[in-house]
Amino acid sequence: MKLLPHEIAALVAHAVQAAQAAGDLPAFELPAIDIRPPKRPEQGDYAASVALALAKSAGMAPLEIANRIAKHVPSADFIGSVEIAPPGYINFRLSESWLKQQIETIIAEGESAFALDLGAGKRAQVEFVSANPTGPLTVGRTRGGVIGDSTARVLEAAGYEVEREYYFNNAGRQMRNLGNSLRLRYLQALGREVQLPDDDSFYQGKYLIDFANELVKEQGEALADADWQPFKDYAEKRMFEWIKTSLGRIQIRHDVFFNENSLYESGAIWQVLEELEERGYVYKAVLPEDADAEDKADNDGKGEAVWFRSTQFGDTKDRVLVKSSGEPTYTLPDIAYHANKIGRGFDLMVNILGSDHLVQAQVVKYGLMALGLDPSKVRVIINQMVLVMQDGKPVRGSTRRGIFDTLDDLVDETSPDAVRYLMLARSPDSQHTFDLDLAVKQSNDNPVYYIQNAHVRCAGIFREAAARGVSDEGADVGLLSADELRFIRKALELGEVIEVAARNLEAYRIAFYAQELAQVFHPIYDSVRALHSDVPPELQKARLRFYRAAQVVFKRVLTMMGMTAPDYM
RNA sequence: GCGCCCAUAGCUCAGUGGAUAGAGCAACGGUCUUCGGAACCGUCGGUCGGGGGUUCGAAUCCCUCUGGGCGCGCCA
Repeated sequence: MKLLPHEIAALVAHAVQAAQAAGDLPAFELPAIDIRPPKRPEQGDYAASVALALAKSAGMAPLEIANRIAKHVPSADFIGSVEIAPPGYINFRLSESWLKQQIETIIAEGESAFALDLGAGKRAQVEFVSANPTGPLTVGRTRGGVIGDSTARVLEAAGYEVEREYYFNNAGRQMRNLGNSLRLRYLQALGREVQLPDDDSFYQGKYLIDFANELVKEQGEALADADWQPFKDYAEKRMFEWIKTSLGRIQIRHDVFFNENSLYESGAIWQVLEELEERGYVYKAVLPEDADAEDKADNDGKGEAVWFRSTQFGDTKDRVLVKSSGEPTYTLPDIAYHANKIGRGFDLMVNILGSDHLVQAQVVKYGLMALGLDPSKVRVIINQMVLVMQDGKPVRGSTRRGIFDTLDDLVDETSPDAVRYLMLARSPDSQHTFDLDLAVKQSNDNPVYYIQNAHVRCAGIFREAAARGVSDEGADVGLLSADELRFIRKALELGEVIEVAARNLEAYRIAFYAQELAQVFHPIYDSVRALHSDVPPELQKARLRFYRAAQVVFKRVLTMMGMTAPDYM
């Protein structure tokens, strides 16, 4: 399918050159030509402001430049008219017959309508969620999950072959604490007297009590004398099942689960360390090289650690790769992990991270540079925190309490589609205040239903049409009027929206577009009746054809957001 | 103190240097209802946080101030 702004930009570029060749315009270098829909419909369907930008280099009034360019615009089947408007715009109107024909194009392309070749032949990987299996997914993680999966869907629409990956760590202190917490709950379930620690080392979540009861049922007292290990294994297994089920409820599924531990087992982290050392970016010391007097005073008697000289790449300070205990920090495997990803040959790698991981992402980038790898294919989307409000007060996103702050709670109280939409429909850069009371109370006024209702209405028409034995076959779309064309114009913007969303990794644009599209649709549905007895049979067919195309577009858009396209509501 | 992000209608938020800054919700008033009650139409609502600057043109780019968020571990 054509991307109209590109097509029109090509026409304008051609026109500028033709005008120069004809002596209507002086010689100058062709600037970037930006084509976009104007704000007001009376200004046409697409506008070029290039004449304004050229005023200086051409030494003429913008309106005159626009006039001379417009004169040379070649004809094209999709262009209806070209007009100029003060102070120097060139406005394009699409051909009505061409627009009507797009109805057939959309129907013919069906589920792949508006597919782009931006990423054709390219492989992309999106890594998201990546929560360690210590507890149920929180609302905060849900935002990253929705952004990640939606980004993956947008990239697929743009033509990429996309892999979804989940990076996790099932070793370390937190997992040991989890195992130990389950062990204590298990002993409790056996009726033993146990002391529960009240510090952060103990996971208080109710889910561990459930796991403990399951374990008693399965194993009886067999584990009564076991250490934390088998409990950690069991908790991890059940936690992952839970996480996958939760994600599945909102249509999220990962292709690859990558265990951080495999980087230890394969020796990859030590290879990375060696490589960094050979390249001179590593040193052993008690304190970083640039430590000031205060740091030195702070030194609390630790031994020598292995440092990464990240300051050479602009970091504010050097980072520890291996603690004085000999144990690597999180940074080293993280660098190794990204080196691994790059080694897998993706053309594009996207990381979805919370804002608290920003610095870590930068350090990883420096690490890749130090390894001589190109970090430009790794792109990071930082999403700001979700502040959960309940009863007008913030709810702490703590895994330990588990009161109405998990993905499951959110889905239970609203719906999978509402969660997908609400989490997507804002820029990742904006802090998201998620008012749970409002989300529950206002679920009926939610834009998600407004958008889905457009699809439902189309489906309803075809149910009724089938009941009456009316079909849209052999329709003459030429009979359609300005109302329907308004929708087709908006529908054709989808390609442009996907392009921008894919290029800039801004999946949320689909959500806003969907709302706009529904807003154009509903008034038309209100006035353009297909099956009313006043409507002549030929017009009836044409209108049915229109609604069929509308249904295709809404289904496409909803699917791209991981939402359902219901036939009933 | 330093780094990154944010500040636009009463609320939640869009806005890729271009024409008169938009939408939803809320509020108020209407219309529909033979495929529609999660619908449609209208009204109200703005010093784009403040101040400088760049530009033919700034909500958008730069500087600065104010106010919020997140980070600034030999945690992950």
